[in-house]
Amino acid sequence: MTETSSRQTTDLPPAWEPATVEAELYQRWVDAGYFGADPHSEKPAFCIVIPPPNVTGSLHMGHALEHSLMDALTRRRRMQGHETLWLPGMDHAGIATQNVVERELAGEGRSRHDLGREEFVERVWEWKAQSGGQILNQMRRLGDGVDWSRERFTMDEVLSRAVLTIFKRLFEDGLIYRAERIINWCPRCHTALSDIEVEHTEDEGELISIRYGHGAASIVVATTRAETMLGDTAVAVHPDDERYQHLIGTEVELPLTGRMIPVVADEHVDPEFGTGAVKVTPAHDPNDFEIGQRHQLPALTIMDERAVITAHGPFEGLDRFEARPAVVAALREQGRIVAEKRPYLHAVGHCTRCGTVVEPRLSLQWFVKVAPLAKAAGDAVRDGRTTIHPPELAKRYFDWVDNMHDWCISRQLWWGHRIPVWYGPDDKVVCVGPDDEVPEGEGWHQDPDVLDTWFSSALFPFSTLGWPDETADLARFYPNHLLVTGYDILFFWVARMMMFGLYAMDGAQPFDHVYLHGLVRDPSGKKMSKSRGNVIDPLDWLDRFGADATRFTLARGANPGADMAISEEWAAGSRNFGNKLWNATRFALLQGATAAGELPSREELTDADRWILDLTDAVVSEVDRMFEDYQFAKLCDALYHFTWDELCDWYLEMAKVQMAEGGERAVATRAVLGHVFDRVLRLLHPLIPFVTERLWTTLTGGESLVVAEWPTATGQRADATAARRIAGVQKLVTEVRRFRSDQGVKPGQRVPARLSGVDAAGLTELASGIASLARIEAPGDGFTASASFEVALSGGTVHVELDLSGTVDVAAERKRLAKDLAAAEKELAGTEAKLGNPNFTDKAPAEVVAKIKARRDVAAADIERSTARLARLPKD
RNA sequence: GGGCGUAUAGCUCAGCGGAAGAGCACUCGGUUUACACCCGAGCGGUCGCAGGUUCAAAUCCUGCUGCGCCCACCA
Repeated sequence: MTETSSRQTTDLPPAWEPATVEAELYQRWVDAGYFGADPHSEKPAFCIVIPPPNVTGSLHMGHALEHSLMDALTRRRRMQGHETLWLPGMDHAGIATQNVVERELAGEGRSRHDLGREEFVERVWEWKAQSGGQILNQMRRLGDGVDWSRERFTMDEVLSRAVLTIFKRLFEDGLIYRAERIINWCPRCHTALSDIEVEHTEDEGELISIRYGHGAASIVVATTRAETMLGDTAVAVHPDDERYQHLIGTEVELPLTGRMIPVVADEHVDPEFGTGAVKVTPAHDPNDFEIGQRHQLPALTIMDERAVITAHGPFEGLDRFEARPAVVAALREQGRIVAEKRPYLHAVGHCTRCGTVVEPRLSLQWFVKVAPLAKAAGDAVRDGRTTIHPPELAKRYFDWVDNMHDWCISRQLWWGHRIPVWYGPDDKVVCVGPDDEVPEGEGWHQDPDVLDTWFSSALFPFSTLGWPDETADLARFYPNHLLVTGYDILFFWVARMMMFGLYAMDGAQPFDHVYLHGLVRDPSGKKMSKSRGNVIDPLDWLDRFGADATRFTLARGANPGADMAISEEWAAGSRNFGNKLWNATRFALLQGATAAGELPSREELTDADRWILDLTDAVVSEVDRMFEDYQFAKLCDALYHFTWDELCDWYLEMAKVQMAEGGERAVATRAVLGHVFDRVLRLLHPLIPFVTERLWTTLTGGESLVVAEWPTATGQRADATAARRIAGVQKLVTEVRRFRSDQGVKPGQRVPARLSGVDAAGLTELASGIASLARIEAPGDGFTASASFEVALSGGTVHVELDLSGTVDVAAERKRLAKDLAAAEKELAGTEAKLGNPNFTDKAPAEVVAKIKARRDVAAADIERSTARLARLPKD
């Protein structure tokens, strides 16, 4: 052992202790400036903008997954020599954050109105400072290689300028308008919601049928929201419905109110459903609103913003859910209830933020006219400017952008970008851009509403780069190369970034690729939620298993677009893997491995050396390819399998034998070990940056893996003979171990053995390795073979004789042979049946037929061997 | 009501036309000086059900059943 290696390895404790090292390594990377992007460099650019986490709390496992993948992709590109920018940021998350702070206030027995708008907003900023700090800290813990100098927040001054700029541009292009419409209203949040902020669930209700009017001039309608009848201004029937021809154009009496309302004919009514007659409440139902428009019906608002009845009469002041049974009771008293159907399951909309049942409400709101924007957003994916991975999810995207309704963007909240429109005397309306003068004077006031939070996040791919200014960053890093996000916000965010990006950047797409990951679920595949109590906190894993283990676990579960179930066992497994890598590299260092020198020529290497080098090469290209396809789960498995099974369980054991030979052999082995570990550490670095960094800098003396070169395959032709021989060694060793295990030979006990036919298999030079791995030793003078068997290899058959000192377990051996025999007989029967079928031999490709023939021959030989061995066994 | 996806070992999932795989769990055996966060050996599946296409089907097609997700203004 050289002096250098012993000095190096004393640095490494016998187990990987993430907690003590991660923070220090991360700080070193930041200090070295590795994560900073230079827009003026000559390198090819790679830019990925973070899906900004909401400042509502701390990061959850979904974020940890997203960040692990983004960091892995970015680190690989950086190692490949790209100018990488991973831009961090956070989202003000309007309604969500306002709700959090309002809840906090409620705990103090206060509401936002007690504070007033200015003070409340101030309070939210305080919350943001605290929550944002937590998030940034978690990102450091995870090892996110983000450019901290470019950190952004959706309500930063620069990003707010972008909001004003695009609002004004859309306004002037007629793509933003204000209109009185039926919108989704949350009576708890007291704000309008866009369509996608409403979640429909199948709820239990009651469908009641009510008779309007009297006698021949009566008609029966059905409803699940009885209280809305107070605002009815018509009954509608289908124009061709013969049952109601006599009523069209007449009026019927609306119960409880005494108002006379017309019966109108409208195509929208389905004569097949219910009675074929519909009550029309233009102010409280979107369909009815449209019917009202077509027939110039008045819209009667009967509820306030809390969904409390305002219609004069006995129900005034009742909440909608109190009014409903009250109205039904009153109708029943008057004999107006014709039928009741309960339970009646129907889809009910809920506020995605608080779960309250949404109330359709007629109000004056701002909208984005999406048709032209959505068309462009669809086309960009259709013509391949932007690629969605996995492609199956593109269909969902098209379904949505092709059928999108106008987007209600005004929110009756205080936290967010205030709508930049001023109203003045004589109905004057002025949209104020970032550089415009704010109108002043008597009678001017700004719109009190703020914008939907997704309005500003839709600008993130370019507002973060300085738009609307023509910055160097914008020129260099737009379009972003990749967006990594969950499929659950495909509509909320991705589609809207596409719309606004294409619009603001003159048709240039916001990103070339979109990778959609799945949701992180609990061990049994259920969604994690606070109410279920099955939430796993990433911080807990970071503390107990380390960042590498957390990241590897998440990446290993990430199949494109598919959800994953995670559990502590997985995290522990990943931690074990890190520790395995740690000790394997430590072992290589103990052997004096170094990655500094050149590899010896192929002629000077053993079959084992050539085999592991070829395998390393194969893994390099395999992993590289899978990175290109975002096949994280598969590339993690490939690396796990290579490192643990091939490198540690086989090559390292063979290397021990080679090291024991000393001399040139040991020198060559050190070089091979150094080379292979150098490669595997580089490959693993994007996934598990900390442990690899620590090991690699020790192994190579290099500055940092963060800026080390990404490995590429040598293109050297794989040595098929070496591969075949090592496969032979593996089979032979495994067979001997299996035999020993069956025979109950203690694992540590060396057994005298004689191998014959070895030369035929070309295994002579590997004999000492085989002896070591199979724990056999050269036959001594008193050798008496008490057990023997054959192992069929591709180069021949090896006959193995073992001296078990007369302790052969005949029963165990007979059992094994019987099992082998049964398997071989089944195989023989199957293959012969196949080969006996002329259709198969005629139509199947020659190589397939040859393979089946080979299998049949092997099976036949196995049967022969097993039968002979069985016959040789003593009778008991 | 539309659309999409999925059903493979006890669990979580790969495989998607030519010999059923991985990790974890489980059983047995281990003081094998890199690692017990380990090593070795093993157990475990008529690939949801029923048809069809094919020389050949877990893999393609049809139907059914279960589960999941997305979209939706049938009162």
